Amino acid sequence: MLNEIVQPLISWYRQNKRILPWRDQKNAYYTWVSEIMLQQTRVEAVKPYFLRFIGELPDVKALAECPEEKLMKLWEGLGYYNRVRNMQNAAQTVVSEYSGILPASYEELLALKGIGSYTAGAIASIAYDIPVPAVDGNVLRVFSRITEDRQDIMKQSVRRQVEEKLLEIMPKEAPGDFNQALMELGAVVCVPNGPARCTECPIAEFCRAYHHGTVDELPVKAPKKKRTIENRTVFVIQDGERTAIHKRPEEGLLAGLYELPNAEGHLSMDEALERVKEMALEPLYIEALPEAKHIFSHIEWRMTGYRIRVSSLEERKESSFIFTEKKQSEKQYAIPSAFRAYIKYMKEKSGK
DNA sequence: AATGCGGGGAG
DNA sequence: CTCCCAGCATT
Repeated sequence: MLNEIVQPLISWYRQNKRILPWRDQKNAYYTWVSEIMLQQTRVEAVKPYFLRFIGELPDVKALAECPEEKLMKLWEGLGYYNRVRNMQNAAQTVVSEYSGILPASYEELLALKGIGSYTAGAIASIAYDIPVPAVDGNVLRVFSRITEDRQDIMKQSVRRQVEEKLLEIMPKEAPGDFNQALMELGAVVCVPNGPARCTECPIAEFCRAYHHGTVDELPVKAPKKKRTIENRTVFVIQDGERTAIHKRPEEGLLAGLYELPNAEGHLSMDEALERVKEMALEPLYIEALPEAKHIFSHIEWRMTGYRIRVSSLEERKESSFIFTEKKQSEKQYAIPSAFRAYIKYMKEKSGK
């Protein structure tokens, strides 16, 4: 029976769990922040962000009151930026509706922005010892192998089935350890890339795929659709030691972050000069920059670039550009990794 | 049910 | 290169 995996998993987890910053003490806010950061993101990537984030924003109230630009700087490079906007929205709800304390209730957690069934289950079980499952990609993979289930794990219906099965066997005394054990097993033993380490698995004897030699055939996932390729031209527009940046729209890709000015397509040098003139700027000098590529989950940017020196103008109030120097930009403006190859042409202040 | 939304590590 | 990660919101 499935319930036979519970105690072996909890024992294994307590012996083998990794030391992680958010496991140091029981704090619902810390659990929340870590779980949002960990959505679609590896543990190793989250570690440095987590400590800096809770250092700057130590509690729900601080998060609720944090200015937008600072919030985005704290998330810069983590990706999926709506995660942190939603989390702040939820923090404001928690302050106004729950006196700043995250509710100890699966349903009330689920109702908060950015908290879905996985995250609600994780916070409820880990921070509040509520016996509800937390089914993420790791758990789906582990579960599909244990039960040798060949249904497509990407389907919502399958995830709901797994949640129901796990709810039946949730231990009352250590639901958080049990949920984390399933995820930890998926992360270090029943791994997604490369061969599963079944000889190290504490529940191999209960695993149908292991017994039948089908571990490497599971889980089954529908093929994903391929990325679309977009050509873009990035402008490094410089006025003395300052470079132009621009705030992106509040919705869509990289919403609300800052970028180097850029245009669709691969522009020739003459076309690039035309565009710069259309921006009400006066180009003095232009130089081609190397090509670069950035891959998003669903889009691939193939970029070319130009460095363009422009003359100083007195009146730029109509412009949507911000002319900034490198150090200042690094301190104040969140610019996503997609522009990394061209950000390096921004200038340091001379002198020092 | 399908799609948009980032970035990086591993094989 | 491909895969996929402690997913969620929107349509």
